[in-house]
Amino acid sequence: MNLKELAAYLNLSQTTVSRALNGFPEVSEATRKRVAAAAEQHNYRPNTRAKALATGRAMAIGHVIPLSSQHEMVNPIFGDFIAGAGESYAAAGYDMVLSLVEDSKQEKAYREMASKRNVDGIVLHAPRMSDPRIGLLREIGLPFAVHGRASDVVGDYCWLDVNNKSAFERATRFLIDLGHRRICLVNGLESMDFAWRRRAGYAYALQAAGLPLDPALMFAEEMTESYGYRTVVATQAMEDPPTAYLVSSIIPAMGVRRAIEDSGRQMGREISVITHDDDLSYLRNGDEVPQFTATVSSVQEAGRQLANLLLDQIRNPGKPLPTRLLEAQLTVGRSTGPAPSLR
Amino acid sequence: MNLKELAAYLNLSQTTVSRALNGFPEVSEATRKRVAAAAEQHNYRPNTRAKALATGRAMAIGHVIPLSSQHEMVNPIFGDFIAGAGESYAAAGYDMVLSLVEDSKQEKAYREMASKRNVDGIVLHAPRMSDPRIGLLREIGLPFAVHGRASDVVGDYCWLDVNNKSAFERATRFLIDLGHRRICLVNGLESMDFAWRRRAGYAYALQAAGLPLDPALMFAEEMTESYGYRTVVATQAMEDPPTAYLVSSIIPAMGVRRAIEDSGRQMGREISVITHDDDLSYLRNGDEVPQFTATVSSVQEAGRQLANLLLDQIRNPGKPLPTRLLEAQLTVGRSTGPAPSLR
DNA sequence: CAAAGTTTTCAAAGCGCTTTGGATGACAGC
DNA sequence: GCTGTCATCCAAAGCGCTTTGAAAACTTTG
Repeated sequence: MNLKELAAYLNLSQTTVSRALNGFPEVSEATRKRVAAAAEQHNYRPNTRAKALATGRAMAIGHVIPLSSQHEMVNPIFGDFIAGAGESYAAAGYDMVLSLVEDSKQEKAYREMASKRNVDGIVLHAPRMSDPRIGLLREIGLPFAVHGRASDVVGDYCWLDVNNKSAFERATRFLIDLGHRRICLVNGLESMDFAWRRRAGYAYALQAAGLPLDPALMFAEEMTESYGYRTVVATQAMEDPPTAYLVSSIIPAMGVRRAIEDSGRQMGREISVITHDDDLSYLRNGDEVPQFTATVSSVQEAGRQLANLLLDQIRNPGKPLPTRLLEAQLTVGRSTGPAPSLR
Repeated sequence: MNLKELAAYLNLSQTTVSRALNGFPEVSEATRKRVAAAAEQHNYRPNTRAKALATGRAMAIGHVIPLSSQHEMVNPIFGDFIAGAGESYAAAGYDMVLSLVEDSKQEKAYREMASKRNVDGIVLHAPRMSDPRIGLLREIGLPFAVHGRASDVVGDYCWLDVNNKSAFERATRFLIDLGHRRICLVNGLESMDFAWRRRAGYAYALQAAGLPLDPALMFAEEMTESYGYRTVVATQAMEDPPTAYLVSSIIPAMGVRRAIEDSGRQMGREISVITHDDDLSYLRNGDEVPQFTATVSSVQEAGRQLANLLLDQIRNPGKPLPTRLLEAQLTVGRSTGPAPSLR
């Protein structure tokens, strides 16, 4: 059933039917009711493609997901982010279109999205420190929003980020306050902007406390479980091993815990651990008392909010570009305790 | 730049330009080259919406992701499945559109996708045993493919599934062969078809070995880490505790391992564990020697293949509906060993 | 009751593409 | 020179919707 048929069935013009359904004022309440009823009855829904063509709005947002070809790793936070964003889109009547693209083909993917005109805006994932994609998107002229920031990019753009520096600074200070002096950073890849900021926070807290920055205690890799495991095994073999670990995600944190327990020690006693916790729905940090002391920030909530920032921007093209900085919550769980020397 | 402008620039008709770009024979090689060059130079890409409207093909596949409102859990395998499917779509020039929908609004979501005509086909996720959505999609008439099967649904449909029954039967027999007699099943929600089949395989192997089915050893819940933990704690408190666990996913398996090690025992010695392993890219089962003995089947590969089944079906509408059954690989890791009584 | 104003409805153009059904010209055969 | 055949190209219709500008129907007013 299309508009023409529906109009014929109702003995009305397409104009009137269209207006009735889209809530225009110049149609009487009586016919609006009649039209709505018929549309409902025949399960009529306007053809998106035709509507998009006529209005110029695709009513869809594009997400380009980088598929790092090197390690073919799908970002685990991605599912939750999408879930949050999807909720906002659904509420606004927007669709979400996904493109999974190899790193090398990304520029092409963005340009194509723009010139194919099948999305009204784009969400940029996993920004690097000086991410060329931001300049590219600005040049293309399609509204976009970044999940995170790119430190080395000048000029305005719409972003939403967790205050990674402050979160890791507070977490590090928390460990220092507990008497830890050798704190190992188990970071994500530091080409990623968020990882770089976390390291900055960690370094700042150490320096503020007059503690040295030991490069041998700073790691940066793809955040897998086994990365956490390997890092603990390696560092505990040092002559002056760390007494605490600051970890970038709950997934490597699980590996950290496994390594600690494999070595017969107990997390929160001999060795302390703080992790960042994205509050992933399928990897909750414990049931009641959190398993890990953690800097918590829901990535699902981030998705929800970033989507709304982008939608706002699309609806009000003139407005200044919105940004939002979320503070992570430092919640205390079972994985931290005083440094062993102080016991 | 649109087709009209490009045609004007080339002093050609839209027809000719369109045909040149789409590889029709009735255009001379010389002009085809000229058109291609100009299109390249001006970075011309046909407007998807207009093209879709004209051809009747949206060049997009829809995925409806159920957001179980009760536990607001995003299925962790989803990211990897999407990554695989996305690869196939990209190769075929298709987009992927995602709708995250509350359970209760699913029927509406499917009907809308169909009548809005913005996708050419739909992938159905997480089928239940007698899933009404299959009948619904058949009625709607849009091509669809199911990731998994629905045991109680009669009639043909396109699906791709892991042989869950056989996988869990073999895993159970493997444990029995090692001397285990009390084997605990840590299953997913058994309203899900895959979970039900796994239980069937487990039950079949036990009965074939003349062992009793103890309902106190059979659990079925949402597959979180803490579910695995809780289940081990609870069952090890029994007077005749299980010596082996058969787990439905690597996520609860991590909880199982944590509980075992928390109790001071060692996985693979006092207690054996086999898990199903979806080969998630961010939760690999160990580096070289697998951590867990596991029934392995890559969900990313499943995504890739299922997408291709659906695309085939769309391209050849008459053909019988394709199906595919993947066998899981039983790989031996460090989590299994002879039952303690036999040591 | 006619003129003016208001509400309600409509015909038709246009969004950017594909595709049908010619038109045009070049060339060969008679 | 005339017709027939190819190889090229084109004008125009149509996909299903929105939206403009105008007409019809109905109310109000002097």
